[in-house]
Amino acid sequence: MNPTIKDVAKKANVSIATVSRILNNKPGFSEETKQKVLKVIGELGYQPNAVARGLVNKRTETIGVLIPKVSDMLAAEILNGIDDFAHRLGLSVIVCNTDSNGKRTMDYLRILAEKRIDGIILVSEFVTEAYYQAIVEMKVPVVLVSTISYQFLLPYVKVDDRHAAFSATDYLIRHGHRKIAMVTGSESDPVAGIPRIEGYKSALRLHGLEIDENQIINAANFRFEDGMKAMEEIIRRKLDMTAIFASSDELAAGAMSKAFQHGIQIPSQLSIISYDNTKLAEMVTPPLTAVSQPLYEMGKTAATMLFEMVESGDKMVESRIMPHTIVERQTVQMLGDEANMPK
Amino acid sequence: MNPTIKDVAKKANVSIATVSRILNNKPGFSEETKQKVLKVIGELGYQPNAVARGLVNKRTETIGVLIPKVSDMLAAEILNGIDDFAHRLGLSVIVCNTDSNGKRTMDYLRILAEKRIDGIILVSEFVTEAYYQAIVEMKVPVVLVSTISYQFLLPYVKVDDRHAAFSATDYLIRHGHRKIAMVTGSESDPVAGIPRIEGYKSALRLHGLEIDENQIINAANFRFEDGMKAMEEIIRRKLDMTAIFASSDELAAGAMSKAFQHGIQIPSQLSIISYDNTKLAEMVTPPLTAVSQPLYEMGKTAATMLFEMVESGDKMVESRIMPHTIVERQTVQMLGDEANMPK
DNA sequence: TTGTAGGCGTTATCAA
DNA sequence: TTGATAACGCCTACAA
Repeated sequence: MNPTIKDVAKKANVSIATVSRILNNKPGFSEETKQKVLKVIGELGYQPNAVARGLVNKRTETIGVLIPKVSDMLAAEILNGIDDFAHRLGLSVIVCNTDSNGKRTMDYLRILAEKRIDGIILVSEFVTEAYYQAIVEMKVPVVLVSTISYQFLLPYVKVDDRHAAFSATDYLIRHGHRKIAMVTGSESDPVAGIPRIEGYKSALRLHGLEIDENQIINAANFRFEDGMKAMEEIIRRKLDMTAIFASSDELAAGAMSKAFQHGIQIPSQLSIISYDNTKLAEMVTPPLTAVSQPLYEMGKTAATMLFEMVESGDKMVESRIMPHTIVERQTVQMLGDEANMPK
Repeated sequence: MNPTIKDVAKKANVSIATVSRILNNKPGFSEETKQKVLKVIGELGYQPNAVARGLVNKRTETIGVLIPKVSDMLAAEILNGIDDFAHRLGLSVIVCNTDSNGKRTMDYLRILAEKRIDGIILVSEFVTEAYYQAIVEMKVPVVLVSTISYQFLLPYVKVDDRHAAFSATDYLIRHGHRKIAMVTGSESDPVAGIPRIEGYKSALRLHGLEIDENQIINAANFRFEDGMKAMEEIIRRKLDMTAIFASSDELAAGAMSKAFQHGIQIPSQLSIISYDNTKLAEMVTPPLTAVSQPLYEMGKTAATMLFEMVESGDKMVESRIMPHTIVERQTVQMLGDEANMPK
């Protein structure tokens, strides 16, 4: 089979202990033997067995990432950041698609536990009591990305949804809009739903604008299709807003698509600003003005935080609120300065 | 620390061998002791250590996936399929972003080798001599997805690019188009470049249409930006085609975006058909008619093939040519039946 | 049906 | 600077 440390020891006429020392650069060998051993290693094509190593070290240099639907652009971008930096830090990542039912999530958690991974990253995932227990029992550090747990104190990295939604709405107002609708993904979602709605409302309030609950369209979810339906709903309700704040790029894209079908011009007849700023935002026509989450950076940050935690033996680490920005493209039109410009 | 098999053996008053048998359902224990042991396992919250298990079994129930840029919708969808089915088959997947330089790829290969993974899936990746050697040395099965190696005999799963491109072009012709341009990602790419161009040409040829090399626009790559540039080039060359076959959804989307800027109506002034049929194809306005690759299925198939190979000890397995289809949406217009309809 | 013991490939402790 | 040797947690003959 594969050559083992024993094989190289024998061929190099040294003990396995010596080979191990050289491999791990622990003190206790001469330059001479080092060269000799290295040579043999090359000849044999020896590769250390990380499994055996993991058994004794109780570290696998591997982390698990639980992520809903890898093929979402949002998730994909975050995963990208995680993967890049995890590997850079010497950690491999096992990804687990938690789409659909939470039953699968518990399975994943069990498997990851058995595989003795060193840590876990949870992306856009609500932390249930059961998950939390499972994680506590495996005694490994966790970090949350693009989500947060109010029930359990777990470090997270995300943007301030409330603030970001505020910024988006505020941006619209500063561009002269007074009648602004919002289309939200599930409105009861405690992390991506409620806070964004609140942000939207408080911007309205701050500028002395009236809040009309009728102008908040609750799409069931954050997908393209939901955005299309939301726009239909808007048309059916005969809402006479001049701008929309959509809670995700896909939602916005869906709304735009439907608007196009109905001959509604964007942005001349209707402005729209979205949330996330995935690649989709640039690829849609006209390209979307959007509140940007630094997705890749968030992944990177999470990987780095987790790394620190495993290195230090699970010491707690600060959560990070990533800065959001507005990237201006072409879906928001400045409204002529009629009577009431922003104060 | 974590309870081991020894702990449960002691507490259940049996030997570790018995516990092991029960755990692995190997013959040699009574129902009675089984219940007893299971009970103890529950009480202790015992979880088998897959690392130790992997050491003796020489199987880690883990595979590696080398994939360029997870955040591509194409790659993401394939990964999605792989991950879902790998887990379903009891395999965890370690993903490795091979974006950028091939140097990293060799590193990944080394790490995967050390981790003693059971198999490898290579997505959209050219197999170099060095990769091949590395893989051969680790003595694990491989399967290629969305790529193929002419140099080495490796099982793959992909669509027939030549045929798919033929179908796309043929579709355009059957819709009355005579002057058809093609925008290709790197034209020299032996798998996604050349064959698609050939398919395009042979459709033209079959229908007795003239091939004008000037009508083949070589975008540097397959991205949105490349599509935009390609469209600029088309406009600059004053090409008077009525339809475009774009070698990827992003390319098509980029072209559409640029066309929009120039006031070119799609499909009334210009038809366009794309390749891939990722989610992007539906989200663009108007939604793209596209040649569809069954991305998720391809991932699923690859995972299944690899599983068979690791189960059977690396026996060779047949490659799969997945069926492509054309999904009709709204970017191709039927040209009025002037003089020359398709024969 | 059950238990004992050797081995999987490393790391680490203790002598030498 | 080196080398035995005992873990690490599990599986699997072989015995009982």
